[in-house]
Amino acid sequence: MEPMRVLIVEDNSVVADALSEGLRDQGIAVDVAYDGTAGLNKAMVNTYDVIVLDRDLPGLCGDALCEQIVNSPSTSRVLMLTAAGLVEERVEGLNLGADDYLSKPFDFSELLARVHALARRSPSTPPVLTRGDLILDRARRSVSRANHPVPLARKELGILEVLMSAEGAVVTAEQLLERVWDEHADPFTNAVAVTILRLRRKLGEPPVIETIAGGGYRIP
Amino acid sequence: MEPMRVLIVEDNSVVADALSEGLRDQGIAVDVAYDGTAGLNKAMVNTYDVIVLDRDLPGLCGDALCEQIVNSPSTSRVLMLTAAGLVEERVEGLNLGADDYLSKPFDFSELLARVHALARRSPSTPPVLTRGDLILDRARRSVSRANHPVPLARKELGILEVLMSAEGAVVTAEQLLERVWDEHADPFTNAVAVTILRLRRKLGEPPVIETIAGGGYRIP
DNA sequence: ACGGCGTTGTAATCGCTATGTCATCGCCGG
DNA sequence: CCGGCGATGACATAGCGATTACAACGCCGT
Repeated sequence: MEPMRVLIVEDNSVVADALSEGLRDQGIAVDVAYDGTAGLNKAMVNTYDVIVLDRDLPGLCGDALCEQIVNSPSTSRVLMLTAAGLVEERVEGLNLGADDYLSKPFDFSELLARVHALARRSPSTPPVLTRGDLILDRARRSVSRANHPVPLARKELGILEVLMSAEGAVVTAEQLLERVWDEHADPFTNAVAVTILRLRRKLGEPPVIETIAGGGYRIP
Repeated sequence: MEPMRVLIVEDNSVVADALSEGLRDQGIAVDVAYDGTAGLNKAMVNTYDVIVLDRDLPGLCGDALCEQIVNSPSTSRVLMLTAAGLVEERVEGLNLGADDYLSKPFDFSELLARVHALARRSPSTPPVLTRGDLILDRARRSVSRANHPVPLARKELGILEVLMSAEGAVVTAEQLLERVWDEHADPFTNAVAVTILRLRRKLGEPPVIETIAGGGYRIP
């Protein structure tokens, strides 16, 4: 499955790293920003399903950042982390346009549940993709071809999902790397090529994924 | 496909060369300027998708250069490299009109991700070019003539793309060399002529590309 | 804790073709 | 008839994508 993409904006690097590790364990692609400015940039430049935002930030404060994100064309959901358990703090956060809040200290499992809930609300993508005799069901993480189920590994599913939602457009290997892996992926890896190979094997004949010489793949 | 074009302005030649090599490996056409004045010149004379700009430059300083670029009719995006990790430095850079920043030291993979992200935001060239019975679909990297698909190699597609977007104007061989290859291309090569030849073959009859005696090609 | 299985990434190799070089050809103008 | 420019054909090769083999890792059941 194309992984969920989450941005964490948190100045406390211990917390930030713990969160990102925890989310990555769930198969989520995580980017981290250690201050508000960096967070704003990443939020503008990339596309995330959910942005986890510490309200108490140095430099650009969390509130201002939240407003900027909400007022941008971005479709990301915002989960705000508030320090105290004060009701008023929470209310303020929501008034700024956050979609949910969580007050510290919190259970990681609760954060995870909320992230998932928000991602589900993400206006993004149709739940089932179809292309030729291929069917990909996002919710069930399952793929079938000509009514035969095809078991796929996670990265394989991710690549297939990106290609299918591209609707025939060419997707470069770099784009696949960015969307299925995360920003720290080694740009010189051939992991994409290998995964495409395995995917093709599992999908069988006739070939579904076409190679466009000069850098790209597509499903016609 | 006409490759992405990037200009690196960086006085430290070790850094500059490492970056340019890395980006070239990704199929990007890279020009390099080792000081601000040279950078400004290239930025004015050529067209780049992204300009990677070291803030700390001898001669013309990075800030001034950034302003000049932003205030010029150029549509390039600017990615500024800042030395320290100071938040204020970053903010200043963005205030000057840079589109993104990155503080040293940085991961090459992160630089690459940001360059791609910025290029994506580059003002949208029309997705489909048409000229007579020729159709070039940028997203699909495909060309068809009279509804028959014509498979093209990378340079061939690049040349065709430049010629078609010229809308009937004459394009010299040198211009093609600059835009489809990069500045390190041997100026005495006849690669352009050869590629035009092969392109003409694949496109078939009647001829599409016209030769203007005295140095140029066009699609009427 | 241990061992097996499935997944993923790395690195080396293979085969092909897109691309550049060079030599030659043909046309046009002086 | 010759000089120059662009077109063309033949050839060599660099580079890219496909493929293989292997190593590392994580997950699960015992």
